[in-house]
Amino acid sequence: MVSDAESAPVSAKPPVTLREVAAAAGVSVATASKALNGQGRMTAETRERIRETARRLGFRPNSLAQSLLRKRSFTVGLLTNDTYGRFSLPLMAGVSDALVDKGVSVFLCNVEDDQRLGQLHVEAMLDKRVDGIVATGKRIDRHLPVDLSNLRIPVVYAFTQPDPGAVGLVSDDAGGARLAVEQFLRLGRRRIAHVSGPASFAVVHARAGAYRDVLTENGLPAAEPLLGAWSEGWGHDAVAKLFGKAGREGWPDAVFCGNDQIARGVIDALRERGISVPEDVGVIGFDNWEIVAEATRPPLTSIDMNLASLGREAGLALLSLVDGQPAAPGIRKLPCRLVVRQSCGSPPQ
Amino acid sequence: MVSDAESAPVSAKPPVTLREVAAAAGVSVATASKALNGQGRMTAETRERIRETARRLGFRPNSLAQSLLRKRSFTVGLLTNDTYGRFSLPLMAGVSDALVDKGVSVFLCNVEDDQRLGQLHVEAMLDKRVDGIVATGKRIDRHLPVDLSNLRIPVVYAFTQPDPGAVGLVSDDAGGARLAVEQFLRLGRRRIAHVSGPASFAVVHARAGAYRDVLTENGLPAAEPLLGAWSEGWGHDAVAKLFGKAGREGWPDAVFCGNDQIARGVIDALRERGISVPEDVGVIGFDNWEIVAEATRPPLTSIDMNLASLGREAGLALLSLVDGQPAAPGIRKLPCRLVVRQSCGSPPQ
DNA sequence: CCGCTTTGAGAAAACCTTTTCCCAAATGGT
DNA sequence: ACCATTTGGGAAAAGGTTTTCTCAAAGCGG
Repeated sequence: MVSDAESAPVSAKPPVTLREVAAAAGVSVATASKALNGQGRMTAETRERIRETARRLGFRPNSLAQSLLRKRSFTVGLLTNDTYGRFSLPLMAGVSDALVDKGVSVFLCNVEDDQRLGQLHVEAMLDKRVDGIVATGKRIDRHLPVDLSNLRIPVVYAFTQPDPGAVGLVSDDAGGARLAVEQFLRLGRRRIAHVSGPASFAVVHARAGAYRDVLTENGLPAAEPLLGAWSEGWGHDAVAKLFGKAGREGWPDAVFCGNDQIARGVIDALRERGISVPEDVGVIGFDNWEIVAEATRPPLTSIDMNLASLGREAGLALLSLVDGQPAAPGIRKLPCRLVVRQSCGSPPQ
Repeated sequence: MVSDAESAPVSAKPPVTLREVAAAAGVSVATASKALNGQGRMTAETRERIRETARRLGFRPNSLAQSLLRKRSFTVGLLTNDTYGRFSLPLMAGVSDALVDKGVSVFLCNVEDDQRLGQLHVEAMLDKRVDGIVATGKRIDRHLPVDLSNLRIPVVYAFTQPDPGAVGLVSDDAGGARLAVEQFLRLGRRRIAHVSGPASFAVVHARAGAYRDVLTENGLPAAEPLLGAWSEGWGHDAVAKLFGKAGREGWPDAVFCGNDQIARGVIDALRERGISVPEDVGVIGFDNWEIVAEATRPPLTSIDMNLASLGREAGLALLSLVDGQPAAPGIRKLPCRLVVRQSCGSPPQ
């Protein structure tokens, strides 16, 4: 049987305060504070004695008291509406990583697509005196269900539609698409098709536009992009459209897909038709969703949006805003990265 | 050109304080505080006047000052080492959802598998005086790279290995496996195979154990589970082992898979062999990872671990611990749920 | 030995809210 | 009219830290 003392509420003795350190070192709290912060003037010996005492007692300053005084809480809010998505998690981790080293902690605020929840979270943030807010979403071209426009604290938008005049960071989708198409060209592919998601997504147009641009810049014909859903199923169907017509010579020798799921569907459908990847047809996806990209056969070459970096940049941008550094408003696009696996073939020797 | 005044640091006027409300209403701060909190005694008219003033001025109490006084910060820390995983996100959202309604905010702490990062985050939490910590992971049978055992604040473990004597919440893997196998039995399947992940995972044994139990309870032979990787590739290979031998009558008529990726591999491999799902063979997965389960053909019946609920329960458990309610230490298992799609067939009429 | 500057350290205000205690006025009972 | 109680509201301390101001002692030039 465990004694009462042991099973009692976890709360042991309260944390040691600066006052106690000061008393133990035989100085005033003012002196103790200055000693620990490297401020004020005192003998090196006094300073060291206080520091040693603090160390011995395990003193850690109460962040709440500090925040109250400094008007700086060293916390920021992270708003997201992407609960299950694979986009927000790396992004969130990036923000958190960039900030933890600076002593800044991140409040996680999942607002779904619920106005009420958004309001609730934003008010909680403001009450807790966050120094700033990072707003992220699952779509670059949609707003979160909250109004952050008159907030008195800085806001940075990452991977979501920013308010006018605000700072926004997004991936450079057009640049990413260029990487893919240019890779195909470098590999000697010439009849490059594009299969993407619904026309209602801005990224679909950004990527399709770049696809067209690269091809025309190189004097090649750009087929009309095939738009559908973000699903494997649509990848299958698109293959039927592209490779259905008789006459092998009309077939594409490369397919640039709007995301990895479509690419997966395309590759599976091609295999079912006996068309081999990458020998007959090269395939490149988008998102570099590793768990999908690595499970396709062959493993999928894809465009990575560098979401963790995007998150880090967003965190740092917010921090400099908090520090009062003016930042140019507008949308900043961060480059994507080509991750080569085996679905697009090797360069001609 | 935007004027300097407009592009100046976002920080407008500071938030309105209780003192200002009191002054505007012509009372003392003490009275104002009591009016807003429903404490103390005063005329209904005074109370209402103060409330109205506060409303008009947009007063919101400074949470930092409240926390300092009440010794309760209304924040908790959420530790995770699952940055890219699909497990932690629903779990985290569940924790956050359960707590936001109670005015409690959640610090997101991504510790990867890095001791230093863990230490850093835990110290930041303690400095910020979190009321408690929820520790989550990507594996039920592994510890986070941090020591939370002597922390002076309550800790709840969710989907990760708890410290001895602590409160832990995990999914009931054995129960989930029972659901799957019993569903097969209900559908008239009798030769049920089990393909799962690496033997180094505790859940593999929990699920395999339940698989065996259900079959022997029903007087049926339990084949030795096939253990491999958590991948589609292993699903493929397992089908080769199960259906490679000649003699159709030795083949299973159902495969219970340790996760959805294996199940996906199994289904694809069966289709390639011309074995139809669910007519010839039923398949059930585990995790109910919707994006995979819905993309398989046919869509995959799977076991859902109810991670959002698990997160909610963890949040509430932590809260009651924070409130001083003693909780029975030990591991509590929360039930799984069978999500029926089309890969396991319909019940015999 | 005297006035001036430097040095070392403490007192107190400030941050914002809550809560306890206190006091004056009003009310009620006789 | 007097005492006891209730009512309405304020003063002040508390919570933990930082920072400004103050002040005594010591050092120093003449």
